[in-house]
Amino acid sequence: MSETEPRTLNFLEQIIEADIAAGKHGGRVGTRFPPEPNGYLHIGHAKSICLNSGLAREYKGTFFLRFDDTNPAKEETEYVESIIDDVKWISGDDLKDRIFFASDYFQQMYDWAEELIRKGKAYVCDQSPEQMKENRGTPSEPMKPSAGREFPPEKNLELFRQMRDGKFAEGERTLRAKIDLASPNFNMRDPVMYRIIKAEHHRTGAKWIIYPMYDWAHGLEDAIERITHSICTLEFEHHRPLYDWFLDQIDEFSKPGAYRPRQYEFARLNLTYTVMSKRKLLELVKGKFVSDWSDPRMPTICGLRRRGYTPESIRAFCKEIGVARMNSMIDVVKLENAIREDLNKRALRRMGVLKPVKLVIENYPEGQTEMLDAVNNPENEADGVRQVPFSKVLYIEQDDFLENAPKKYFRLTPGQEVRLRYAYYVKCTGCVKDDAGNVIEVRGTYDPETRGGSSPDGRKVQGTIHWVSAEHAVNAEVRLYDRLFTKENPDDPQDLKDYKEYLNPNSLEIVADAKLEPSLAQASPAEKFQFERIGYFCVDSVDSTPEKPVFNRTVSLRDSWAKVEKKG
RNA sequence: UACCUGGUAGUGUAACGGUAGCACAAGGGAUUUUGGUUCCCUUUGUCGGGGUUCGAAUCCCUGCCGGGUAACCA
Repeated sequence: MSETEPRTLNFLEQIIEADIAAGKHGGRVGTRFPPEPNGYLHIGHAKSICLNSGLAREYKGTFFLRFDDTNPAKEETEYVESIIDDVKWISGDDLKDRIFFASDYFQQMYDWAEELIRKGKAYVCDQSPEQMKENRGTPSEPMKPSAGREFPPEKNLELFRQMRDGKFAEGERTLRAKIDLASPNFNMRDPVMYRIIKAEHHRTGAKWIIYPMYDWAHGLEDAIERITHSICTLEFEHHRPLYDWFLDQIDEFSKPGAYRPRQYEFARLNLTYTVMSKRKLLELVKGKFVSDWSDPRMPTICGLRRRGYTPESIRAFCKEIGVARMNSMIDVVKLENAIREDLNKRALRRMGVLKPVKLVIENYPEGQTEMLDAVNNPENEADGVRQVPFSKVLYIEQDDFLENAPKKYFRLTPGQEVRLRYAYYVKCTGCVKDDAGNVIEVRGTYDPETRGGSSPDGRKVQGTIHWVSAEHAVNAEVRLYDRLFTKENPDDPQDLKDYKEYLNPNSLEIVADAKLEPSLAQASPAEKFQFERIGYFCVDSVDSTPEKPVFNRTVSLRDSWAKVEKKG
């Protein structure tokens, strides 16, 4: 898009530009991505990462990664490491000096909690979780207050310090905000600010046994980090009044002209044929439906990376789908389109056959080998040319020969001439079958005048097929991935129990005896290839060797044979 | 049920009182040493009903439909 074209702004860009114009925060923009380290990141998180880091980049602001590690019972260092890798990879940001932890602010948050208690805005409650639930009330009935609500601040302060010092058991006491017992927004009915958790925290160890709740912590974290636009998903909409209320109670953030972050919500990403809930993804791993979190069929960021997605394609996808407050379901083909478009420009083309059958060139000299030039990438001349060996016995795709072909079948069938890409024109003379009637060898003759793939007399062929010299071929394992689910919306809450029914049993097909061009033996994990007419592949670094490389399929091209069938 | 929120082609997303546009999908055609790519063309839309206005996707009222929330999770 050129600078002169009218640029359409999404609603967040409009808000930010209005804030900059009004001189809020001195025109500065600060965003953050605040995951809890309790699982692996998936494509849904990628939307948030792209949004937050993209806005910071667009308005020359700052982007932070902040771990919202306020619940030690659920969090682990393993997740911290994977999240840092994934955020760096997706955002293309080195995150240097911009990784923070909510746990680093525990003392500051504690001090502010005492401030609220002293002001009579918070109190220690002695109700059990069950009692609290019972007393919560209904939309028409207010909450029943607990005794601590009327205690003097000094007494609550003492009780709170006892909570901190371990005088109570888990669940015995909480610190609650004194707000509104009858609010129609249940989040405002005296929400819990601190609870007792006697678990080892992955960063602070046993230092704390009281931990702040999300609502109390999040706005403070944003304020400490001078976040200007705190962007979260729609389900936090009802928490916004609380977010503001807490900041209102603290002198530092409520005095006139004080610094204030604001919360804005956007609709989370839903993708067709994709499960996005962490819980269900965990079930897929635990139930061995996939190998692990980075299985290429998983919608996790590490899974997409292993599948062959590029960060550029994911960023392009996120930009394409836009951002709004309307719940939506995005067709997964949109994501596939993004990687196809990216790879089409950069993937190196290579020849390979997945299901090989021999093609013998009857009139080609026995024992002769010649090297032929092949273009690496027709989309980019700078990628140059490589040489591929040609000989009398080749492998071609089984599907590229059909004894009784329908109309519009452009490949090998007796009497028909096709082009072997970058090599010669070959006319099919027949085939050899085994006792069961299976084709075990295709036979043909070549025209020596057509070296390189064009004929001096200008005659045309309709089909161009790929091939590999049998003697020189690399044996490879190729893993073809299909959708994990057959149901359009497996994440639908109704299907919670039985979503396993919708698993696609053919989601992984391993082709063990694929034959590839010799140059692919040295392929590295960072490289992406397109096997002519089959699809885009990347090297799977796990147990891949030069003798037998392992390739993962990224996206398939259109199924050409289905097209012929449909038309014929 | 209560409260909050949203409704623009098949799917997403613009238009912010003034010509309903874009992408993907679908269909057709041209080019092609990948049945890929590229290029061109076409089909399809403002949830319903009222009102305000010269003029409404946009503002108001009302109905309908969708989503969220009612954790000592985030």
